[in-house]
Amino acid sequence: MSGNSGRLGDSTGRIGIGLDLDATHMKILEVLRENGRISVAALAERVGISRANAYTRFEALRADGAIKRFTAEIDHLRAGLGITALVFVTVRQQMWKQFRAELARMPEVEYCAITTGQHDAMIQVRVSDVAEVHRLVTERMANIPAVKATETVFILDEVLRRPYVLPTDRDAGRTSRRAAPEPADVPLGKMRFVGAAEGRAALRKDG
Amino acid sequence: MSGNSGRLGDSTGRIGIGLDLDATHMKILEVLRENGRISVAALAERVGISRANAYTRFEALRADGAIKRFTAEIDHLRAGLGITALVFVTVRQQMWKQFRAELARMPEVEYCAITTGQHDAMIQVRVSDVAEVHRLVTERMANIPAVKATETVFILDEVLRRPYVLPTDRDAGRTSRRAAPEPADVPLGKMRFVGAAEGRAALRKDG
DNA sequence: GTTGAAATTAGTACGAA
DNA sequence: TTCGTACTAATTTCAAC
Repeated sequence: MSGNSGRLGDSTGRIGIGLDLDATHMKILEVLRENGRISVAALAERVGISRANAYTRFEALRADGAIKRFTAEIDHLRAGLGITALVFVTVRQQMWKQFRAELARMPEVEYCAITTGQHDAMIQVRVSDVAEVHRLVTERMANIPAVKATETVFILDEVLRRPYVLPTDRDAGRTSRRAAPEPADVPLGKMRFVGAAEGRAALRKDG
Repeated sequence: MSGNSGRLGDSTGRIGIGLDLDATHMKILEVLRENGRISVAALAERVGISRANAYTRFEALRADGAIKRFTAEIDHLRAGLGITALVFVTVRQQMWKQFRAELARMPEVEYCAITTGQHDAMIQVRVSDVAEVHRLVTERMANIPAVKATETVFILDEVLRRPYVLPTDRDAGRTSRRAAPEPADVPLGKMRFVGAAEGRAALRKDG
């Protein structure tokens, strides 16, 4: 496995640790993901370092790629895209390259991830009405040879979206859970993990 | 259905069109989602309006909620969270409130959406290693009474993440697809839509 | 909705701790 | 490395058009 995440924008195969992030770096990231437009001066104050230091670290994080980009979160409903759907795609093996190329030409696609399990990829699309989902899936996706099958579900509500999870969050969130109950005192049967092999095998039955 | 999206941060039930966005507003959003830290002066220039106008519109978009927030996209791998997984959750009916409350206490959760289909919700989690996924699902999620069952898949690669889709993207992306082939000249059998009712019914069998 | 000038703030450079 | 200060450039605000 080439490792997931972290290689979205940059097509450089580089994975190695460019700079190791200390607690101050993390604090900076924490502030920046909440308010991407904060001035470096205000950032320095909130983190508790000097302005010059903040500039240095800010640039370092950017240059290293730890900060990939700054973006505005748009309200899709107000922007005219009130319908969100997930399309789970089964991709014909060795046609991944074509699949990715086609994805790039579909502006409705906001996110695409390769997954283990029954399907090969999950894509999230935003459109203005439900009919468009149908058109997108049956007309455009169906015409991609790389796409063997799809399964579509609609998103009824987005309960939460965090501006990007950081390892430091864990300590904060676990406070009220310190004296955790004995693990696995609950029937494990209801929890299911779906690995890649299992999914692929199940797939070949109706291939 | 209360309509999806657009109501993440704001708990005000307001849905109505605060201001209707014209082409200039859209251009502004287009620029800001690519570069959330651009100065308003530079933004004005790129959009082709005066600075004062840009300030006015910028503030209006912010106040209206069309821009929800500005954030930095972090490289999870560099931040120490190299593992991403999707957990599909079946929620016991009328325990949604509890489910949401528990989610809020799990910092590993980056995203949660209520979906139609076989499961009720999909959550995306980021952790540092695969063992943590196991712990999270079998120990912490299993202990939530609202959680009836889960199914977990791993994300092997994130192919694309757009900084937020806008309706204007459609026109740009469709250029090379203008002379589209006749619709639905492909076997429809391989495309499957999963509605809520179907999913819920299938669920009751093993409830 | 635009332009231009004043006030404020941001970004840079450099020496000292 | 980090900090503090001084300097320069840019941005934001506010005015009149």
